[in-house]
Amino acid sequence: MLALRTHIENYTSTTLSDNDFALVAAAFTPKRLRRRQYLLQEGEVCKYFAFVLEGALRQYSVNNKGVEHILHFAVENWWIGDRESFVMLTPSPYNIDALEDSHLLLITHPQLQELMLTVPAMTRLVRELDQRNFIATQRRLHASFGSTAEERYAELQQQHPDFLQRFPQHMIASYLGVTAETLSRVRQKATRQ
Amino acid sequence: MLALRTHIENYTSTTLSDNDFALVAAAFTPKRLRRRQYLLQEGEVCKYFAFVLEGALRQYSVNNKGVEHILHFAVENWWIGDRESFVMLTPSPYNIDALEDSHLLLITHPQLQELMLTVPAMTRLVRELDQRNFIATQRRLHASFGSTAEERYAELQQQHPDFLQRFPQHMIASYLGVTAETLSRVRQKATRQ
DNA sequence: GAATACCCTTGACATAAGTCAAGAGTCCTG
DNA sequence: CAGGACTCTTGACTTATGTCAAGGGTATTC
Repeated sequence: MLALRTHIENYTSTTLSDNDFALVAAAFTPKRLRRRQYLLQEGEVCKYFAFVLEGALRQYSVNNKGVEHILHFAVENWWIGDRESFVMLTPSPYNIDALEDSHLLLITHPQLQELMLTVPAMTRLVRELDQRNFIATQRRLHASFGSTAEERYAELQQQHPDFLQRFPQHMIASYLGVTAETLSRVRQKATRQ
Repeated sequence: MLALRTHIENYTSTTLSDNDFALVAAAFTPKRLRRRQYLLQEGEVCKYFAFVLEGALRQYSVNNKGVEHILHFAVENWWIGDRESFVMLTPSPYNIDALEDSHLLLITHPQLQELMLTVPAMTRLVRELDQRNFIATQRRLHASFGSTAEERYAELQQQHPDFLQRFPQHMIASYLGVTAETLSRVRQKATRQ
């Protein structure tokens, strides 16, 4: 729980009063997920947004040929959930599941709304996160244009070397938008040189 | 100018007081751009965010082979600017230029900050836009995964049929992340059927 | 209204990446 | 500890898309 407090303080450059933090703490519900357990399944409305205290999750979709595409990974001290479904209450096209046994803090949309009214730092946090998410997603979109599998892999090595250690290669491949075979060949070529 | 008022009211479900709107109006500077004129050039900091009253613009980058990739189009009643550069004051990797003679309303970052303090609806507007942008960008990222040029073209026909009328095909191709030749063949195949 | 730039199409060929299939190593789990 | 499920690699082949080049049409501009 302390991790959440630190996270909010860092991302909003605020020091939370104990009272404010008590309100925050009361709004979240702890939840444990075993490896492979779902937080959200395709077709459901995303009822909870989750702050990851421990573990790792992925957000992915399955196309009409049964191929999985991973859109996001989330690890300690980051958030996961389908923003669109969470806000609009529409069925989500995504699945979210745990890649490792994980420890989360959940919050519902009404609870978050309420909390944003009572704790101004939460409003700033949400705006800050939206902004960062937008920027990060735009960068990835930009990168997906005309860059080869090789370039995207090199980029990921720079940005998230930890992912390469932590997740199996076929998931990294899926995150980069290539097949496991292609990634395997890219890596072989990269290390040979 | 009225278009901006309507835009804010629609996107925040608010009715602006005349006084609030006077504050908004005072913060923006009108600007006309001729076709092909730049609003932002690669390497500059994005000093202004722009609301488009009339005309059309594009945001694009040029890769190391001199190939242009269009990230966004903006037309009447929408916004354009490089959010990351605008907020972080970092040099932008993007160009923004006018595809038609255009009429804009410009605002600087300090002016926007100020306005968000004095007119609460503006805060809500910015959050709403960030959220929509994030959702839209995430959708495009999702779509860019493993879908063919054909599928992406069909998707665009659904979402923005107006773009197809308004912009030359080689720009549509660039927006979809394919070459003009490929788009030409996709279209030929689509109409033959 | 001639000259020029821009735009779209089409063909021939090259190439990055996908698909299918097989095999070997490693980690779970009963 | 044996069997099965993952995981990664490698090879042969296919396919979508890019590249290069040429030609014709249509706007723009002087």
